[in-house]
Amino acid sequence: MANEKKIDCVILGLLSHEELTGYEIKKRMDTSLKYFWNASYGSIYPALNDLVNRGLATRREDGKSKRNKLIYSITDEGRHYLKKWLILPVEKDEFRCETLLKLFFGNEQGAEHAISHIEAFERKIAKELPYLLRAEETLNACLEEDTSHIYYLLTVEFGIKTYQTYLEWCKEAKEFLKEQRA
Amino acid sequence: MANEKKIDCVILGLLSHEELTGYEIKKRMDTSLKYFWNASYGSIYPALNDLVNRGLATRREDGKSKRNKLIYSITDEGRHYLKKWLILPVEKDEFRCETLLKLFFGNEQGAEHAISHIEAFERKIAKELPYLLRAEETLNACLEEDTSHIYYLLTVEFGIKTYQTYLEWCKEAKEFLKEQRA
DNA sequence: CTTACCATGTAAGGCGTTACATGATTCA
DNA sequence: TGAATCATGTAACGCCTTACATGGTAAG
Repeated sequence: MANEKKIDCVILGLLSHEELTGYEIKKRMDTSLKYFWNASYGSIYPALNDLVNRGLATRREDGKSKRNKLIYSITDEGRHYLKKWLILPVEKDEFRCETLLKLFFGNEQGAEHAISHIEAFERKIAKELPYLLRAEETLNACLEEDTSHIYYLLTVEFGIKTYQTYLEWCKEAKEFLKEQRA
Repeated sequence: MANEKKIDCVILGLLSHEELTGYEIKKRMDTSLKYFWNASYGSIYPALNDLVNRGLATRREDGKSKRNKLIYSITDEGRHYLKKWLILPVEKDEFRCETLLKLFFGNEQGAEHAISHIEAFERKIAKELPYLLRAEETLNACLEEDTSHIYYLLTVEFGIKTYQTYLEWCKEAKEFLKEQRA
């Protein structure tokens, strides 16, 4: 125990409230989970295979679809495994920011380059924030009917707040560097 | 080109303004860079060896010390390599938050467990924030003499702002979940 | 004298991405 | 009919951590 691989847990988590194909799982990662988690096909498909072998999920072919879709469902053991992992304390939260790394060594190349990196970061965040704001709206709207989305909403709120803070910092950092330069 | 390993760049960055031992490099990672980067001895020492082999750094024994210290310095080629990397656009900033992941699947175990995870996160952040605030003070104090620390200061400001935002979110998220529960 | 810290390193193995390989279906 | 998207998978490889192995020194 306690060796729960994260990829297994994410997949089981997603399967815990709906059946999904590997492709759909990847899509969830690239949208709902994007702001705090990610995974590639190269880790998803082998993990799915492994989950089935261990009896934590089952696989079946989709009869309705003309594509050769494989639909995965969580088993009771899978749900048990997930629940056990969920109450375990968090092991590690990671933040690896290359932008800050380059900024940290900014002396070597000077303010102009540092400002460029900050602006690129700013653009990236500014581009993603609207998606989070729209998700917030959608979730708030459907919350009365379905309270199961409150946890999703909380992660979205986290994303919005931190992204807004990032943008504030970008503004201030740029101003600071421009002052220094003058 | 463009295959610059991050570990090499961080080390060269640190060596770019002072000579350091592998041990000291690790210490820098665990203090100044901690909030946005990390590395273990298992990657630092082999990387140092590699940098020397490629002529990007030099190694010498410390005569003064009784310990068998190996002091590393950056070479001109090393500085050139670093500078080239610094102006390249940032490839990827990563945020992998297990806390948010567990929260996202909070439905499975309910509000109590979700609150526990938020509180653990809150404690961790609240414990680290004071170090950042002290670093901010120190840096502001020495900034008039030595302007080279402005970039360091900017990363500290980033840390402070985001950490404060995290704490705000924790408070709100907890309140929200407690309301829901009632 | 013993604990904490300084100091260097290796080996095994885990985890994950990238690139490749393949092909169906939908929509304009 | 061509592009975008749906859909599944593998192989190679890279990067990194963990655990192990070793020993010196400083301070109480």
